[in-house]
Amino acid sequence: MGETPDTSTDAPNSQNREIVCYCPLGGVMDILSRRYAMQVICVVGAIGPARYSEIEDAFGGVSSSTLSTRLDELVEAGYLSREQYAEIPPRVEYDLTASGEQLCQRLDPILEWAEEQEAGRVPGEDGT
Amino acid sequence: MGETPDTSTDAPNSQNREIVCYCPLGGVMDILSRRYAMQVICVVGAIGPARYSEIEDAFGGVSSSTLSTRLDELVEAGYLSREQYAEIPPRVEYDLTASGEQLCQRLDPILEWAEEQEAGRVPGEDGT
DNA sequence: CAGAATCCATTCGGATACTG
DNA sequence: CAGTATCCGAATGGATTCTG
Repeated sequence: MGETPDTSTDAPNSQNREIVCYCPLGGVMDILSRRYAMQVICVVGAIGPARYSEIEDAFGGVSSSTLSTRLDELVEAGYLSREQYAEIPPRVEYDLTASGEQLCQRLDPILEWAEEQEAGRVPGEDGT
Repeated sequence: MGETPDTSTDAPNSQNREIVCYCPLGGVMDILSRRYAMQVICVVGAIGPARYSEIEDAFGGVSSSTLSTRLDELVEAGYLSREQYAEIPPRVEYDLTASGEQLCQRLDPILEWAEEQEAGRVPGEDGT
């Protein structure tokens, strides 16, 4: 996305420190940086094949449009699969793809850690 | 942020599946979901105490305002420390706090994985 | 049930210019 | 060098309404 090509970014004073290039991390991180994206992955990873309403319930009060958008994005990105059953009432099940599972494995530690942080936090401590 | 308090979110039909509550994941995940946030953590984790310009260089073309905001947020959230030296020219060094280091450890696998994904991706493949 | 569509307030992030 | 200040377009996410 509009990144300047790093053809001249080789700093002459590059120490032999293992400096990795974080520039091209567009795609994946972009998707993960959307609201609830990481949580959705982990929720689906946690409750197996998950129906829309199950995922919805896992969050407090996400609007259906937001959740729907997120799910679409994750499906299109190849991290979630969407199985639709032609039943009455309709049923749709989301699940992790192979890619999504790899992602989930790496995401889970963060989510768990995040929960710990939230748990041990005194409410009304930050100035804002 | 505006989440409905989950004082009554205990679904009565809770199967004995290990269902974790992902509702209160506000704070931490919120911060991480901002642009470059995760990358910044990992960049600082990678290049040790990092100066502003070093961090800036690690990305393609972030605007200083955006990066500055991100750094502030991460400092205030307690994941980065900011050491300012009263020199001419001024020098500021960011580093991971203990908390930030824990986060970085969990973030790194994702970033690395993300890079792999980007690497093995054929450009111009997705419909969009 | 599982969304799609629409509308809208808010926020975000980039560009630019300026400062200690 | 390391930002801050300001402005503004774009994108995001929520509420609401409607549908197969």
